[in-house]
Amino acid sequence: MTENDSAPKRRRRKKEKLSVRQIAEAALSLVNRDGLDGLTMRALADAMDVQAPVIYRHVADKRQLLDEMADAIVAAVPLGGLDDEDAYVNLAEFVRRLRRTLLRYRDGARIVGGSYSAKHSTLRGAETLMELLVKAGLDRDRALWAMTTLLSFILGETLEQQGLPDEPGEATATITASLGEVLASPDFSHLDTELMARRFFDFDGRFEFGLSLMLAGVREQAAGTGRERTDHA
Amino acid sequence: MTENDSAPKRRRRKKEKLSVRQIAEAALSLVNRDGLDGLTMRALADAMDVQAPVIYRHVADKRQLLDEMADAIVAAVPLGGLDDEDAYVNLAEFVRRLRRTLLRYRDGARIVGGSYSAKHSTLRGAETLMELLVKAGLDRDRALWAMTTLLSFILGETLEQQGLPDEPGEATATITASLGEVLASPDFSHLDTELMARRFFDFDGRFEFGLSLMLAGVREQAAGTGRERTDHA
DNA sequence: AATATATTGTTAACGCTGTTAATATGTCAA
DNA sequence: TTGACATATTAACAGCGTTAACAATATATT
Repeated sequence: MTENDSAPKRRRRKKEKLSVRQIAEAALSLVNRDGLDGLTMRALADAMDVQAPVIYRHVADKRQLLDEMADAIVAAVPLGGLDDEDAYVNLAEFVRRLRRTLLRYRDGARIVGGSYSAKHSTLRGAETLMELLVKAGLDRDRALWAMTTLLSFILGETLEQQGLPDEPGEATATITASLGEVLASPDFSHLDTELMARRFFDFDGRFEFGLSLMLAGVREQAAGTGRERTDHA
Repeated sequence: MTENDSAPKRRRRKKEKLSVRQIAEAALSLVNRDGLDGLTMRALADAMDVQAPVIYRHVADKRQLLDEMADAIVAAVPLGGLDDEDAYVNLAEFVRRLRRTLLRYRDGARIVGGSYSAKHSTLRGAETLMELLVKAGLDRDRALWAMTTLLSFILGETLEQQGLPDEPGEATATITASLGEVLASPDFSHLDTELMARRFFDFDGRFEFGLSLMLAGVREQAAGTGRERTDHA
């Protein structure tokens, strides 16, 4: 309301930039190059051929910039399709899309996770997930909690994956090595470096397995919905 | 090896401090008072009646300090008991202990989540969880992935809960209000402020529900273990 | 077309951060 | 007492988010 709303006609000929969304996208590009820790108001300004304080004309502070970035990421989740006859196929597909979108952006999980945006794109994603869960047989109360469960899982898994060093080989090597010293102790009979190296770093496998666990739970809840004890769960 | 190892006899009479663990615990106390963003090397030094550079004599940098803090938190998870005849009771109990411990420390999830410690306490917790999952009927390969699933879920849920403003009433009020504007649109038929206010902020309920979802999945996996398709899942 | 007005940009600076170098202080062994 | 060594202090660096004061430019009005 207070901003340029009535006349967004062609403005600055030379730069042709600005607007909150463009700043957020420039910031995401910068993060994709230098990582989230490399996202600095000065570096962002440089990347936009501008001086740092200009950014504060369009964004209150860095927190809000990160919120805009988070919403831009969530807005990139594809919503089309999802019309399989099996509701669980659509549900699993959408959950995978959420993960893949987070992974597509460097430090995407940190950006999205550290933001309580409540903006439109975020809620649209939540609405879609709710709809799919209701179609899978849950009432709205259960669907909401199943949604938060799925989102927490997606976020946690992606956080861990993206928190690793860039080269996956480097991660397995370095971490597994330091792991070996501790796991050699007889206190650890269920963990060893072979198991860790083979399964821990298989993030796709981890995700699919965890997803299957939760879908099994959803199926169970859907089977019990409408029968008894609707109050407790 | 390079440090005070041979002669930890009584040293400074007046201060009686130092050692990595004591620094980490002082840091945790400071975070409990001022939040993680208030944890500053200078503030920590002040709280220990010392100058900032002294800390660097025991800790390489802030990252390592945070790793030590994370390990101290995980070390606070109680391991005793867990001897119910029903393996799933023990499993659920331990998962709840993990969550409760994270919640007990301000910003505990951020501290633990942002650290790839691979230190002893962390791995001991992982070993315990693995053991409980194996007793619940999973083979080690599946137990590892079930473990990461549970940990991602715990971390994600706790992150979100601790990311809220301090006063829970304030959170529901402020967020629900800004939610209302967007959710009023007819695009959102499965979400509304009433549902959000009643269920979204019930973190205990969310957690128990999500836990039940995943335990259902574990039960299903346990039932199928040893029969067929041990390769795929 | 000329002038007033709001918007967008720049330069300089503030206080704070993690961290390091150079230096002083205290504590123990000979 | 003297030397050695671990520990503490002071001072400073570069970088961060952010703001104030001011210049340039585009838009709207007369």
